Amino acid sequence: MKISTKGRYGLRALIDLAQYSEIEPVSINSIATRQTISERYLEQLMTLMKKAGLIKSIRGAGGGYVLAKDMGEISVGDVLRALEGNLQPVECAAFSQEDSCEASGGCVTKYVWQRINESINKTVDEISLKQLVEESKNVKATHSSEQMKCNK
Amino acid sequence: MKISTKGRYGLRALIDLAQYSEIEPVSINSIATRQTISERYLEQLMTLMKKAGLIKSIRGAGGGYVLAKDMGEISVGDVLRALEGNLQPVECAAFSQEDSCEASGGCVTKYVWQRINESINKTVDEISLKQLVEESKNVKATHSSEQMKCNK
DNA sequence: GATAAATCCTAGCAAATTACTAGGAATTAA
DNA sequence: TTAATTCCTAGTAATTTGCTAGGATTTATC
Repeated sequence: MKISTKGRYGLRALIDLAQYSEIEPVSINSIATRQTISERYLEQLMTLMKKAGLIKSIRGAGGGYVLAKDMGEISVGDVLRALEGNLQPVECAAFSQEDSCEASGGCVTKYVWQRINESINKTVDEISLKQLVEESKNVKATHSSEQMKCNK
Repeated sequence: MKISTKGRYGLRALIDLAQYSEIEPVSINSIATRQTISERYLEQLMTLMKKAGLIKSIRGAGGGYVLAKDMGEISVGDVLRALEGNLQPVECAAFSQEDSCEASGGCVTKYVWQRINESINKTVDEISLKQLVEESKNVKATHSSEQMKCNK
């Protein structure tokens, strides 16, 4: 029941990107350096976020990444689902999969997994990237000496 | 971000135990047979739930397990935490660990992990074993032909 | 006291997953 | 043309998961 480095690194990278990409595209290298994440690994995470339509890439020299939409329109849920796959704790708890399980009508625990599923998704969808970026600015102002090396 | 077979099997086993242990102790073998779970593996799960104080064991012939407290007093959260360890999606998000992370004051994502943590725990603590057992009785009455082979 | 039914304890191990690393092709600004 | 960048695919060591295995211990029953 853990969020992997994909989700952890990826969310940090996206907050970083949101903060630095307003003037020009941000390269993987610069994010990786600031956030102390493996450049090659981060590359793969960026691909996932691009496929999910959260960021856009600009190829070639001077290229990099920018947000594909306003940071207020990107939720933490969008980011984590792009990186971690669905956030369902148990596969059978999906709402759309009608007949994923032969005992669907007789399965009591499914009710539990659905409740957990709903609460996780509701929580992460309530938090926008914009909120986190703003929070990050406040934090930087008051803790300027500290680095964001958390959640490696 | 998945609940493993420990949590899934274990919760099913405990619902089963709650239903059958009112008259006499229930053996691992009988639960394993009804729930189609490996007997040897279930043994280990029962140990975890015993250590957590959810069930009591009676050794020797005719022995088995019974609930250690009223099924209304056991929450799904108690069960899952016993089996899966804590349900924190990211280690640093614990409330008690003050200085688990050097950047604790400057870490923005920690806020996200804490919110997820709270919502998961709140959800699973709201559901009691008693509720699930009652639900299971209703389900059995209406879907008597179906088996509970879900969440293998 | 012997036997059988049960839990208890520890160790091992194959398969899957995670968290990367590696090599190089394609694109583009200067 | 060169350097900086993304894009694409593959490989791989370490860790975790999901068991299996062997046997010791306890206890009811005959």
